[in-house]
Amino acid sequence: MSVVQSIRSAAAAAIKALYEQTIPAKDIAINTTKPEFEGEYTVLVFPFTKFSRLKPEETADQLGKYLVEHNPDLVAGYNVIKGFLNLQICEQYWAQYLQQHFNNRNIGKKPSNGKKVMVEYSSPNTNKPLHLGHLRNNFLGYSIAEILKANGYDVIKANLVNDRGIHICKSMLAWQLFAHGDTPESTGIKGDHLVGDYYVKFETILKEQTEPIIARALENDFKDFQGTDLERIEKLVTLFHKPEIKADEEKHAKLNDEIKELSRKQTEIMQQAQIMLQQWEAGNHEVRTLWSTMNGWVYKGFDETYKRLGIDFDKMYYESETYLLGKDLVEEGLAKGVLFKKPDNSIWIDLTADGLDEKLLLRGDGTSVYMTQDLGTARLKYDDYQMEQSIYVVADEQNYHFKVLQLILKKLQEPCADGIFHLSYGMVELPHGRMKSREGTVVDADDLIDETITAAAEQTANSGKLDDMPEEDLQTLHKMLGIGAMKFFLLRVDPKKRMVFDPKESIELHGFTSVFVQYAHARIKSILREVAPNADKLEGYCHKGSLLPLEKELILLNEQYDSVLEEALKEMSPSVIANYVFQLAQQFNSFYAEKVEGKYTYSVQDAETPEKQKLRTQIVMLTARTIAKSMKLLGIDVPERM
RNA sequence: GGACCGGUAGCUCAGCUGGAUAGAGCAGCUGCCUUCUAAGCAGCAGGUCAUUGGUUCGAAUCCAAUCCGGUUCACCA
Repeated sequence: MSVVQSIRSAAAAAIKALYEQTIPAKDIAINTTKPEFEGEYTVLVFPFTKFSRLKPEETADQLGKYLVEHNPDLVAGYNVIKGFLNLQICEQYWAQYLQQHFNNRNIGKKPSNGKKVMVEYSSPNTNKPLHLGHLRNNFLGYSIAEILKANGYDVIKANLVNDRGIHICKSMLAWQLFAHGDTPESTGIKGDHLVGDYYVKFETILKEQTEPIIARALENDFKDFQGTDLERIEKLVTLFHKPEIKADEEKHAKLNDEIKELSRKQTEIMQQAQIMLQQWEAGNHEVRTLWSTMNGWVYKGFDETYKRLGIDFDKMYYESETYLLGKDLVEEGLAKGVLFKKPDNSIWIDLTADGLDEKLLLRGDGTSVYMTQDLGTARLKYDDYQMEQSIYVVADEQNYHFKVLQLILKKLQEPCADGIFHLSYGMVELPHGRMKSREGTVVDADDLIDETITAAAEQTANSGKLDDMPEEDLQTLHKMLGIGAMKFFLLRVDPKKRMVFDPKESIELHGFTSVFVQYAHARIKSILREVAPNADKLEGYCHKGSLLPLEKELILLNEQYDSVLEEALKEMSPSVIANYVFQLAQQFNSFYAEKVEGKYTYSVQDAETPEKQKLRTQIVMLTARTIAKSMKLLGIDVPERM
């Protein structure tokens, strides 16, 4: 039981004894005591005044007295300021906690709760290399999986690869037309980048071919359009030229987009891509072969990137294998009367009663849409693992989609429905706005990794502390620091929030960064190397004397690790861990550096007594463990030296 | 227009199950390396917590309205 829990239950018992009132222990509000007051934890007594019928000060005083008398192992003393009851926790309590945990390898780890959870994350398209946005997703997914594991869950990390569809055909077609048989081997270009280059090539050609079509359409020359597209473009252009529409900037821009989109459809290259997609669906041998070859290049590239990032998966799903799923569910839903058919044979669900819209699930021609396959895949995952919870790490632009997905599954009475959880995260923006591929502002993941590692290498060389380190170890260290910096930078912000990614700041290695935390860890290890020879019999040692302020503070912070771990799970937010571990490192650095008249207050090596040395050795060992554990939850390793 | 999310220091973010004088980092300014790692420490300065009203002993935190920004409401994925 944590200190806070102990205080809560002691306070609940006290209130029962004093005022004959039963309050659930968890409802008692406890804060850490502000540094300017004496004590470690503070009970807010305002809520109790209604049954004590006393002033807040008097209530606090009664409660404090009772707690000290009845909990001699926990509460050593108290002071009252207004309705705040500041408690001083027994120094023995901290010393015992320290003795029990300083060498605990599994600190904070909860025993298995037998519950299975799937975390789906990463889920890339195979037409382009990974970019900054994917990094936030990957780091989040990995970290959440670690946090779940530490809280006792059995976790399946899944990756649903979007390996088919029109966007893949675009890369394939452009490669066919322009690559002259180039391969990653022949060009030396990483597979995912090579394929991405042809996607870009496709878009360039598409733009060239689209422009004259738009220009003609705006001059009322519609020879590029046929059938229903012809009808639509005529309407759109007529509207587009109306003065009242021109005046409404937003509407005008929207119309402009629609005209552009419709024009893109008419280009030769887009139509070729569409044909290729049909051929792929029909199982055309040549197309399928090209598809597997190019996807193979991409996977090899992705694997390399995943490996550098230290990210892995237990289960791969491929959309090419799941995109036809979901039709059975739709048929069943139709039979149950949950879904309905429109005159054109398309199948829908009506969610208007739930404040949403009607949603299409099968087109009139019987082909499925995104939602259909997600329904089917949800069932497939559940059939595979029967997990209690299925977490989707997906950007917040799909909030509506997941709301609808869960609702439909509920209406279809699928057993997986209740466990669906959309871990929605905000977009990563650059200081000047969103990344836009058309403006070439997309930050490539591989480039970014290289840059941060290089920055770490430069910094290490500048410090000159590790000139004796073998080259191989240095490279491991640079990677640890560089990748850690990226992960920390992207995880330290609450996932729900949009965040600004400043490339300059991301390679910054001072302040609220992983490097700061890693440095604190390396310092501790350095201390431990020095004192190791005379650090015997630590296991049985429980400090008896009094504790200096920062000794106590550090133990206290370490003790909070458990509840921080629970909090991170509850909030589904690694940022809770990042903030905590930074605070812990900060606290350690103060402990490390405090100096009075040229002498370190908390020196371990030159401690004033052998007892103090043992105590401080235990404290720094515990701190190093907590730092390492916390960072591990973020997917970040910590060095012995740096 | 409907729905959802956000607005806290010059910048990036904590704090939000209501509680003490709203905190970090960066940037700016002062000090501190003969000492267990200065990738550090100590300090200064910086705030109408978007606005207005309400609930309360007490509001950055809860409620309502307004303003600003974002996302979404596709037979795209």
